[in-house]
Amino acid sequence: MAKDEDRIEIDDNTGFVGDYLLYLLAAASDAASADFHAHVREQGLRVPEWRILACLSDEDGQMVTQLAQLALIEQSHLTKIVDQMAAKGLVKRRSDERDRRRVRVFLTAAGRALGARLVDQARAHEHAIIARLRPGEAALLKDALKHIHALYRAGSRVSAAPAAAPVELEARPT
Amino acid sequence: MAKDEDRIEIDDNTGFVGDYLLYLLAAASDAASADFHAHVREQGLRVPEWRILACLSDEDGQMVTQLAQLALIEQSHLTKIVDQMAAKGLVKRRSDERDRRRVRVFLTAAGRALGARLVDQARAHEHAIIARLRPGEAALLKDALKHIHALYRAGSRVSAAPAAAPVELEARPT
DNA sequence: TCAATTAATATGAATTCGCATATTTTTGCC
DNA sequence: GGCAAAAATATGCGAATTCATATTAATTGA
Repeated sequence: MAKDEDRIEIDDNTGFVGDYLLYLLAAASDAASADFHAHVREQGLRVPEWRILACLSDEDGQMVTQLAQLALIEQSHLTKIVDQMAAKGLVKRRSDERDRRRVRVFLTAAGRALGARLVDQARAHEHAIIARLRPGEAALLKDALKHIHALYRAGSRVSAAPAAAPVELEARPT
Repeated sequence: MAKDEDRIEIDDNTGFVGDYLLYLLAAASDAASADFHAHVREQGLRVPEWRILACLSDEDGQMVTQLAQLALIEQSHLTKIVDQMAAKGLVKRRSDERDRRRVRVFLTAAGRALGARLVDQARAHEHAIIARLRPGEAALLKDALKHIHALYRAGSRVSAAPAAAPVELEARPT
């Protein structure tokens, strides 16, 4: 039987984090993704690899920097993952003809097949999620998320505290 | 001047990821959080440390497992971060009187002060974000995020593909 | 056209992170 | 009461991730 101090605040609305937008975004993202990410790992892929497959399925032959930004992966990390995926035979590199600094990443046949399969499964999974929401809720949510994403893509600081003056560390001494 | 192949798809609506809920959640979360996370790091804290401070500011003396779940950090990792924060003098451990398996984490005076300051700044930053959204959009968004979070907190699989049959890896060989 | 600057990617070292599991304490059941 | 099972935390280690920087290529402008 649960002791007093065991009871978990089911929805502690009194706190800060429980209504903090950035927390809600991170928490919802984590929670909603957990299932599918587990599925991805069961297929022998890591989450970043799945993201790369998905992004390349949308548009093959992206350059490394592009792909990293789209797949939410830091550039040097992406480079290493592409190494591994190339070793697994899922992608291959080809340097851009016109600008030989650039390296474009292409799906192999196996990568394309695996990507297509996972994208299908992701679609199905998404349907299942949306089915648990209220009618129209998903559309509203997606719109708002796209809006936020668009606002903060490039940069355009929001200034939590003047970016120049990093918020004096010890506020007024008495 | 930009060459043809340079133009970046401003909003590639034709693709899968650009309208995939789990992607939008992760991308919006990343994008919206980038600024404040940078601010946190300028203060000499890592993001998980900030999350811990925020969670403890809401409710001090949480047990490790509780705190890990709330702060979106894996348990063994949280343990290590608490070690470091204790070394920095931001938190201290105290084992629970009634159940000595449990370890409760408390803010020190310094930790409480730093946490309070950052929470204030986070509130200001959140206001700045919300100000850039449409009226009422933030409320709708938060509701939807809380809804999703609530649906997927404990588990309750959504089945993307039969969890038991992990989707045969090489489909029919001709 | 050449040097300086900028852009794109890769590399190496240091750190963070997560899984599996050990350890300690409590609970449930006979 | 005592023993198996469960719960809470910590630990070790390997892999993932990041940061700073090296490398190579293109661009600029004098």
